[in-house]
Amino acid sequence: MKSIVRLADVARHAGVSIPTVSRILNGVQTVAPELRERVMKSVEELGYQPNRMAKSLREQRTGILAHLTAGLNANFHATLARGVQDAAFDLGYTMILGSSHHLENGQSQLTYAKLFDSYRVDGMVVVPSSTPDPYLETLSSRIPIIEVDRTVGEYSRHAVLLNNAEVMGEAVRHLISLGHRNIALLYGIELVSTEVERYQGFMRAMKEGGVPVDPRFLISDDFTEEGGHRAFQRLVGSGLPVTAVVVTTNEMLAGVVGAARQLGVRIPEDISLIGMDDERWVRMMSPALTVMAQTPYEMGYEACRLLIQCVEGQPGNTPWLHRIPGQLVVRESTAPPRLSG
Amino acid sequence: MKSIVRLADVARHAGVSIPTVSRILNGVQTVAPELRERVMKSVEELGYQPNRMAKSLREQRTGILAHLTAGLNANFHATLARGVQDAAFDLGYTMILGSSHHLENGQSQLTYAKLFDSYRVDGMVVVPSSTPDPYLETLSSRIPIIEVDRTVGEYSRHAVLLNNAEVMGEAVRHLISLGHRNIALLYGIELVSTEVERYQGFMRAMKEGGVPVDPRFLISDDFTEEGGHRAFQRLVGSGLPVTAVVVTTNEMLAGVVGAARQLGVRIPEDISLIGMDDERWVRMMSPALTVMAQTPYEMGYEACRLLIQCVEGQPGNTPWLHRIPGQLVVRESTAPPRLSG
DNA sequence: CTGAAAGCGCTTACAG
DNA sequence: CTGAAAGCGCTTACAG
Repeated sequence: MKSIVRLADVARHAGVSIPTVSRILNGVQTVAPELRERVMKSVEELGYQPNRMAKSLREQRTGILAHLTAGLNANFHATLARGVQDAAFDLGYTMILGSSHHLENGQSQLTYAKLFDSYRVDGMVVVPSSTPDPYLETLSSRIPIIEVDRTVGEYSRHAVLLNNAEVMGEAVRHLISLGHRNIALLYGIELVSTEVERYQGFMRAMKEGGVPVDPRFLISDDFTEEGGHRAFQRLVGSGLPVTAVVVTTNEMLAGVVGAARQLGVRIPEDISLIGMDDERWVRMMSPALTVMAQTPYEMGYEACRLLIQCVEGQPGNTPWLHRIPGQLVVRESTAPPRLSG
Repeated sequence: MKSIVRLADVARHAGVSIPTVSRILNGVQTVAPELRERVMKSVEELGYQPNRMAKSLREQRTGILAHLTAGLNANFHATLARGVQDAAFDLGYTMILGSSHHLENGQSQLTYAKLFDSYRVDGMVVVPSSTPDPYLETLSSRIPIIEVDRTVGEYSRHAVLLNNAEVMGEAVRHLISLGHRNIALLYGIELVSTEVERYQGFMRAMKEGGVPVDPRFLISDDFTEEGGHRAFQRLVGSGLPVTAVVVTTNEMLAGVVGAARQLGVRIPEDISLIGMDDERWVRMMSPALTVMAQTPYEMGYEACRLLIQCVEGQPGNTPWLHRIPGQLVVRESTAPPRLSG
């Protein structure tokens, strides 16, 4: 393992002082052209690469941004992380990543937050776990933190969220326009903003559409594949004359599809189905599913871009909320209801 | 933004010297119990959190590991990254992530490698882009680098790879045992180890099974969805009496499925199909696909664990190769060939 | 325009 | 067992 080149080595090689090399490399102040040339040649020859740790320590900023996420298991979160990553890179930052082992493990999120804080990251974009984290609350008084995808509890910071109510409204209006009136909602029981807002969007759109909501058509369960499976089983088992169902998450959607197959419920002949997230499996299966499409890459990119704006700009204490639009993608899983008795 | 607590603050608060606090926190040397208690109380009260940047600079090791990957788009790579991440976390390291914008962008991989090197990461686990990178070559003389999933060109380092030839052999034997003899292979044209080894595994298994290979049944294209689509079109367009096809990558597999639908080729009635990677879409579509399953999480975890062993252990210059087994998962897309004329 | 000096927040020989 | 001093590799006032 050969030893690494330091600023001092370059200075000696070029026959100038250390600060001079530093100034040239950072483009600060004017420097005699002949010196600059000599130094640049030495840098090149020795293959000098500044030590960012030392630089960070001295400058009191690291150029590192942390991304805390619920987990890369879900395609949605992986894509969002890629957006964060690309924005960081494009704007000259480095991203450090922490994904909680278990999808909703608040404990490991806390551990990651502390760890990253000890590296003195310049800011964080976090997909909060489902329990509010007091440490992040404290941290946000020192560095900018942006929440993305969802918020939990009372949030007092900045957030980039899907326009949940709006897309949900599109979905409901689509079903109503097809003639459905017995529409069920399967949603996650967790108290996170995504679920709350999608639920509210559903209720509002039904009301605006003049379709009464039967509370027995509102079924909640874990927002996992198993949760979706159970919820759909309960719905069908209830014997209610439902003709369409909307599911709030992609995981639950997979469970619903599995349950429908198992129960012999045909889609869309027996029941129309609208899900969340435009993932490959949703397009590949038949019937291809109608879904509310999110743009996770853009959400991540935007969140990180705004974070950097906070990091580099003035403090700016007033919290803001940035909404990203979603879009209903109509495919084969939605059709007019059967004329049944 | 309130200012952060330093070691000096703790020392003053506890009425001891800075080195004493440092020693206590690092558990080095014996310290008078009463001092230790006083110091720990101050640490607690002030909420002290060591500055890892300063520590890193002094110790000449950062506790940061970098993961360079072709991109988080593919589920496979996202899951692998999660494995790397978890191993790093479990063993006391922090992971910094770099995913190239474009799946096969060697240029951005180089940029990331340099960036991470400037942070003086302790090691790297990299999924190499398809062009060999001389910088990584140089870097590996200074810090340990582990390649995972695939290697490119002459590799002289350590690698964790799927047992490609073995799983491919399983796939081929499965088809032969069903009675197939006209078996096609659709593979990626890129010169990466995965493609090369899967190709070789195919050839060997066919030979061992006593089934001659018609070179017209060997079709290569980009390892993307489009590439798979084209490859399958060409295969079917050729009019050859193929009864089964094996596809080396998940992306190409999606293209094959799309092309089959478009051409009205029924699976498995007309052609049996075996793909790669046990992803959700492969299970959700019908027929559910028979695939060679990899374990990306384990690959990532193992690669990172071995990396840390290198980082903490003696140099150990001899390159090694670690193989992870795959497994054929038989589902509905493979069946005996039709008795055709 | 250039260099000598101080300092970022730690750890680790070195004295005592 | 404890503290004063040096130093990790940089940058940035401060002199000249």
